[in-house]
Amino acid sequence: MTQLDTHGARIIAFIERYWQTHQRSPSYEEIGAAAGLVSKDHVSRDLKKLKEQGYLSFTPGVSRSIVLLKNPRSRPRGGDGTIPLPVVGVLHSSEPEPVADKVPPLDWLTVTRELVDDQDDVVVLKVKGDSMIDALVNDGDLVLLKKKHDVQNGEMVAVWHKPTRQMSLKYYHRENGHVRLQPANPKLDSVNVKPNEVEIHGQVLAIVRKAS
Amino acid sequence: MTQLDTHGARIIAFIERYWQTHQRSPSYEEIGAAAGLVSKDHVSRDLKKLKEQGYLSFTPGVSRSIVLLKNPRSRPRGGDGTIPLPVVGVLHSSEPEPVADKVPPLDWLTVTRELVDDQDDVVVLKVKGDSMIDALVNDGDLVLLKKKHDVQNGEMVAVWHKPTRQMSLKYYHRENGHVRLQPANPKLDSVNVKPNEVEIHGQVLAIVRKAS
DNA sequence: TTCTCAATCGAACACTTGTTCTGAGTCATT
DNA sequence: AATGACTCAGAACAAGTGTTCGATTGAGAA
Repeated sequence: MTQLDTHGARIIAFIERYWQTHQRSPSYEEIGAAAGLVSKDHVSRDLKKLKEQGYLSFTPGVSRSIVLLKNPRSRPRGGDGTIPLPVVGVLHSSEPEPVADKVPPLDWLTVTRELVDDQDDVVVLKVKGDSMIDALVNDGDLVLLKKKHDVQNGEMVAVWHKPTRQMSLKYYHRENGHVRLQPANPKLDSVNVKPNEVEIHGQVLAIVRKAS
Repeated sequence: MTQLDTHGARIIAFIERYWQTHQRSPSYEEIGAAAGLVSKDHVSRDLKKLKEQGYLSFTPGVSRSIVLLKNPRSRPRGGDGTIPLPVVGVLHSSEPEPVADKVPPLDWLTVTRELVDDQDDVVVLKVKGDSMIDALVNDGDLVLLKKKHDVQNGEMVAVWHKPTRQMSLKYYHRENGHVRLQPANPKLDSVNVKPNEVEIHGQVLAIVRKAS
């Protein structure tokens, strides 16, 4: 049993997963990162072998042209692909760390591409309690969050305010010298805080409330 | 009829065809050649518009990442367990008739079966204005509504209160002799009304807020 | 041990591909 | 006719991406 078999299996599994999420082929670099191959040359050689063995096909010189052949679960189709997102935890106003990615997901929420654009690091958090109502979010609501720490002005983010030890969802505006946090409820006022008093935990992409 | 419409239709048709043949997105150059656009800049601009209009999605900076979302010519097919719902109008607190089903839909929202069970008479309404904040719903939110006039206790419904001429989203409780309408915001109080003062317009199945 | 071959890495390279800028043309309005 | 908004072409640019090559490592055979 050569080492390639392990690699090949990992590569195919990753391509399948990547297809399901992004509806496109990964690049050689992405494959390498996922399968533990440092060099793109290594990826290239392994892909050639897998192509000869009939597991996949690709067009030389064309980027992101890998298509799985033998694997029945891949869905290389143009339209209606859905994106499974992991429900990784609970969002509570007094919880500092909403994004726990080491634990296995509690659940999965599948959404269409219309709701969440194709991106990595998107997770779902379930809101606990009614303490985040000024974000127009209530107990049981699902927040689709892109994990990142740098945000653009005007984006809605999950922020942890260190002095008050409060997590909240606010529109983020960096203004000269301070950060303005604006509630989703337009009838409430913004608050200004010092930049080093807040930790950005992610960008809010969407909010879903399932009634009943 | 602007020129873009023609271009947009040609571009979408080509991408669809290209996907069927190659199982991948075409490049900007290939799109231009097929749709009669000489410049890649032209293709780029048209694609941005089509993305804003919701016909397709792509990831900036990533080659061949275009994915078609809906077909402009027809009702989306809704394969893979997805359900296309028509966006039929606007929900405003002072509008008596939220559900206008005679007009052609403004748009389509495709959701997964996790969010809304497959059923008839489910439509989408877009919230206009911030007058429905006590339902934790704000301008731009999408309300998935099942059109019906009889509801069970505890369901969230769209109700029209005739005396005040106000539409709102409330939990419905039929109690001895009167109807109790409970806001989604638990910090607000219920109101009691006479049964003949309210018109049930439908049951709220879900609420979706797309950020940014 | 020494040789050989395959696996692997790291880097350089060249092609592919998306983005941006300038200016020309078109059309409607003033 | 002058203006402005818009579409479009052409080219330059920058980033993404596949390909290739030399060097290193490690395992197994001689």
